[in-house]
Amino acid sequence: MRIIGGKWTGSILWHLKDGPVRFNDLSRMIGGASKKMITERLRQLEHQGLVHRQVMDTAPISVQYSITALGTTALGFLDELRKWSDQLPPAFAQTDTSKV
Amino acid sequence: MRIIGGKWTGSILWHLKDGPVRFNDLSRMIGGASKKMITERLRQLEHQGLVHRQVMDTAPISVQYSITALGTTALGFLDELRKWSDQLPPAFAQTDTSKV
DNA sequence: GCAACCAGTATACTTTTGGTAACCTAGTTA
DNA sequence: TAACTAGGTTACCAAAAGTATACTGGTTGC
Repeated sequence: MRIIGGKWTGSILWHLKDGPVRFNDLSRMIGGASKKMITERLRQLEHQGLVHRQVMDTAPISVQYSITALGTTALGFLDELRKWSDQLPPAFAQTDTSKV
Repeated sequence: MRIIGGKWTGSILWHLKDGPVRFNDLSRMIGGASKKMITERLRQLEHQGLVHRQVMDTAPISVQYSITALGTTALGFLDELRKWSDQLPPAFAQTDTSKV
């Protein structure tokens, strides 16, 4: 839970799934999460080996984040969880999926 | 995450898996969780249909909690998650598994 | 009558998590 | 030289989650 249960963890992994993304792009893609949150989650995910961080020595220095094999399995997991939660009784219908 | 991410959710479902358990028994089985938490989680799980609550009109009133089919699928899920987390790099070895 | 057990509630508190806003450094374009 | 971009950091704040402890009201057995 601590690994994949963070508020923006799912979004981050999701946006990385199709290839590396730079920090600010990711930040824009997600929108609603502050840079601080993105940084925190990325650091955590990097530390856990779900995400890889690579500094590119381009002119204005840029940092690429990519999902690792382990991260992909985690994403699959989150997807299963989402599917599972979809078949829950309507009494538990969710209007806010940000935490899922 | 909101459904199964509560701190004691896993323990509760786990202890219910072999048949109905009464409130205080459950509380003792888990140990470390306050009655307030047990109550909160049980109410939430009941509301979500993972757990069934039945008041028995025995002499000293007793209440039985049992896991539903849906609850069993959730438990399977948590178990897969646990197995997955076991194969994470040792850098992420956890000394405290209470939240997992 | 009194303690002990049942299934909780209530109250107060601490910890953890998430969030805002402002700022920083270094390079870059106008 | 002012403003902008990238990739953050710092300080501070609010809300959610969890902990600790005490209390209720009914029931039984001693």
